[in-house]
Amino acid sequence: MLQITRDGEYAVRAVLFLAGRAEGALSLISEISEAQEVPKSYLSKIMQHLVRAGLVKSRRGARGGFYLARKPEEITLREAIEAVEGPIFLNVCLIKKGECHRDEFCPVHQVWKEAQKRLFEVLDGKTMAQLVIDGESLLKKKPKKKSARKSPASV
Amino acid sequence: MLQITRDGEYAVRAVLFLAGRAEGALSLISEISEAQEVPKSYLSKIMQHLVRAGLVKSRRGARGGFYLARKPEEITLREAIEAVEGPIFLNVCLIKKGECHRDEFCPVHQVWKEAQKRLFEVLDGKTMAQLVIDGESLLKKKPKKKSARKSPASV
DNA sequence: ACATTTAGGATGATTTTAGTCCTATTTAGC
DNA sequence: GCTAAATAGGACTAAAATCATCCTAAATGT
Repeated sequence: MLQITRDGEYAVRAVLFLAGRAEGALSLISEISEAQEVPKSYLSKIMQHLVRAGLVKSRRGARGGFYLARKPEEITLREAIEAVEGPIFLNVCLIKKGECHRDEFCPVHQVWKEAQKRLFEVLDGKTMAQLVIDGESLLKKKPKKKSARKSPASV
Repeated sequence: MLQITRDGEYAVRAVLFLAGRAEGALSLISEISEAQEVPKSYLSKIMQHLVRAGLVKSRRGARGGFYLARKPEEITLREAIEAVEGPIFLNVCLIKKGECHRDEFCPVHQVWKEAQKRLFEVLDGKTMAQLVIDGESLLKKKPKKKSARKSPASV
């Protein structure tokens, strides 16, 4: 359907949450679940994928939890998504050469290639570190609704 | 899965086929099906969608068939896809304001917005007319495999 | 030992995907 | 008016994906 799944969305939320914690700090499934509004049992599966993909590390047992395997500056949005969804291909013809035998004479193939490249430019261009910063300024700018724009002077 | 469906792919193929015919010329399901390698009975459904979406017109009965409702210059790749797949939204948060209540403080939302914009730039930027031209030059350039490059001089 | 946490597998409801098939309707031509 | 040729449209289906839930096992700090 040309739309990321809940898996991808939830993975991004989880990684972003961890990126917002202090380096190496442990977060619980229940914490992440609540903060990011992801069903706890579902998130459990997502976290497993993220661990296996090498983006997140875990510690079992009491005082266990999850933390990022790498620095937030070194994890892109695309990586977080692909960690759980697998590699992105906008069309099957992009999976690998020969996957679609029409490649050689199909003019649409090149367009998909370009489209995917552009998409990746955006997704690769955002690191978790940047997203944390973006998130912080969003919170500052919009504490409620319709804030006065430019020099409040609200007195 | 962040991938267009067969519906979308087949729709593009069908519209592209019609765009390659003379203006107003009628094409049969069986012709399009064979040329574009789409199962005939499946294509039948696709064509219905394209007609209802207003991209293609049809004539029933003997000597009937399909033809483009508009000039190939006026049909974009995106239109062909959305005619059968419905509007594209890379993430549910882009469907409409309020669809995802995290919008206001979610830093990822803006990235999806940008990614979708870039994708649309590519998909909107290609008309069926252009694709027909692209297809023609692909056929000229690669008649077989590994053609000699630059000034054939093959005598 | 025990409480706390993640790991991993089994299960399931619902929707989507990718078709097929049959009948109805329309139309051209004889 | 009959008939052959086409599309229109609905019903049906198998398989896979989506979006979860639940239970047990294993690990670990106190």
